[in-house]
Amino acid sequence: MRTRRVTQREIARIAGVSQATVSAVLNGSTSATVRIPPATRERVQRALEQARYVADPAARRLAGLGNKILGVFTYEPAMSVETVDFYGPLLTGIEESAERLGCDLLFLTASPVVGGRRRLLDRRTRFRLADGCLLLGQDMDEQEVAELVAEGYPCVAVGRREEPSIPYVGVDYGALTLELLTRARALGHRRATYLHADRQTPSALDRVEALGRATAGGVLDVRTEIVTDDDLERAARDAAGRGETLVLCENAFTAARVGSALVDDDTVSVAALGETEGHAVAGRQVSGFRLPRTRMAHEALTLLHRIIDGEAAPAKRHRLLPGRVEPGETLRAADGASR
Amino acid sequence: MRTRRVTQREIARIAGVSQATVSAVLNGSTSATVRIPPATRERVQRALEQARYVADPAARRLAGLGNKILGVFTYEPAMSVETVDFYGPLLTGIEESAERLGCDLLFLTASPVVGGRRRLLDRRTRFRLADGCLLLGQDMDEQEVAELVAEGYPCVAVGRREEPSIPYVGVDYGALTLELLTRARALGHRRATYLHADRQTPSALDRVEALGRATAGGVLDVRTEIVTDDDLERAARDAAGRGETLVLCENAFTAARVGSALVDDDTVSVAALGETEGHAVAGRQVSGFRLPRTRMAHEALTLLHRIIDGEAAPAKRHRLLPGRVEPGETLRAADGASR
DNA sequence: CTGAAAGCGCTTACAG
DNA sequence: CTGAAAGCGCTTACAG
Repeated sequence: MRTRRVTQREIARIAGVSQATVSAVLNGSTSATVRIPPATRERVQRALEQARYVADPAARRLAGLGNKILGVFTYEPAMSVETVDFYGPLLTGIEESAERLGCDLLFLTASPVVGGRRRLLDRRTRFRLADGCLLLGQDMDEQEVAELVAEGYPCVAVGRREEPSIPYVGVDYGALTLELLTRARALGHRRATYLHADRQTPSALDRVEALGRATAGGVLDVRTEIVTDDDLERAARDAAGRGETLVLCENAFTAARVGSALVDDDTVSVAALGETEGHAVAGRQVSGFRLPRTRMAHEALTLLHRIIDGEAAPAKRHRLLPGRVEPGETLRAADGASR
Repeated sequence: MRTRRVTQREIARIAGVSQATVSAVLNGSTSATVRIPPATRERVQRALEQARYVADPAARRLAGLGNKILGVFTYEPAMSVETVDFYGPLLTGIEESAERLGCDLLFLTASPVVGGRRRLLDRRTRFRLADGCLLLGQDMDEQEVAELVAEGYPCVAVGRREEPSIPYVGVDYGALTLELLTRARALGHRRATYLHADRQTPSALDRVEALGRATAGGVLDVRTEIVTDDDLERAARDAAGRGETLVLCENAFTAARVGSALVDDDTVSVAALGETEGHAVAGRQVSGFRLPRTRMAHEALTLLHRIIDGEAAPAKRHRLLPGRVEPGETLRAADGASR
């Protein structure tokens, strides 16, 4: 367990100076008074090189310094076979940014899963080792995060949050939803149903709210219906039965299922109000969104870094990035024409 | 930077005991002599709960305890768009295992890149915060790693290593290569060329060595040729010109390029001596290997954990896992028949 | 210009 | 049974 290590004391002995002097050389003499003569400095540097000194991050941390370690807390596994599709581009951005910022990444995979999601504030959680923490996942306990923020611990969520104290970088689902509906209207659609699960996450609310505005504004008349997974196909067929020409779904997975169920009904279009990359029904790209996930990760890590350095004005701690509507092939003209 | 935190001292004050007693309660009284009466214990526990105490990992580490943090050092970026294809399954296994073992993961993304690869033993490297470290990537400085091992720092490489002191979990490229050649022979092939870069990594050596054995053993007569990237297509056409019926490549990328160059020559087969998942030429799955990457990660992390716990007998620190030959569609019968 | 000292939060013998 | 003390390796005022 204990590995024999080179410490500042040892370097000091070699160089014939005090341990504090070694520290001063290493840290570029922060204290204005400390001005070490080049000769001494060189002697210490040589000893440092020769003995391959590496500072103990635990000791630095304990002594109050930043460690350049950024925590990554995911409320569900990020690299699993099921989720890597979605998280992959986020991880890409996270790794790139961390490298650019010269930071290491602490993935908090050990935090125990209680009631289906990881607990952030658990006795065993080691996020405090990190200078700050990135939070990924829909199912976040905002209260818990807010406490952390109130304590002064730097956090950034990926995805919009309701709790105003929580910094975040998210995607503008409202604008995307409106854009997709406008497109649908141009294709001749007038009535649609939105099938969604009963979840109260901020992005889920953003979608529903945008649908409400679209309906009120006369863009498209959208009925919303909460359905369980088992009822999805039934609900989609009911919508078709009522003469609605478009079924909107919460994500690409449910859109693909609905698309399959209605595959031989050319009069009903399907679209997802979420990322649809790589999702197709009968070879047709599912219509929906393209979310700038790599860029989100970049922006989130950069924001986190700024907050840690005390540079981010509170006003700049909330950011919604624009996405792009993916026209796809499952949103067709309302009369069933191919476009 | 500094976040106001609940310490053992504060808990001690609340519970009316000494700080050492709090530590004893937390650590299940290791010292045989310490037997805290249930009443005191409960009082401390309550204070712990109430104040939401979380131990400072830096302090624990400094005091000589393990942190249940496993380092992951990659000699090239693992989550980049280019590499995530290969590393993805490894990351999946790493995350799963870490979760199962109750460990966090420290990705050493900050280590500076010097001369094209990350330096492990650099003053800024923070791997010592981790209880041990997983090493990923071909281009590893074995000498450097051996030093670390000699110091007693627990390390496991993913991929075979020459340096006998370095523990590793790899894939049996030799056996896979032989199996693929045996298959080629059954398909009527007699002469082949192996096009490869001039790299001396252990797995590259394993392949060449297996090809030598196959040639000596009369399985297949394999010429080997070192080529640069620019020369690949030319070398492949030369092989075809010499009447060889099979071009072997080092990896799926070069195999795909060779396959494209020879796409209208039905008499020459192509195969890669590496993972070919997701690689195709003109819609044909590239013939090659399937490597158990997720399982490798599992085994590697488990081995690392054992070494950290001092449980792994040195004899069990080297492990080659079997892979599987992927028949694919670019290795066809030597006479050009479709199979 | 440089050293001695206190302190970061924890563990672990060692005394009472 | 529980507290006082030393020590892990570092930083940072504060004395010389």
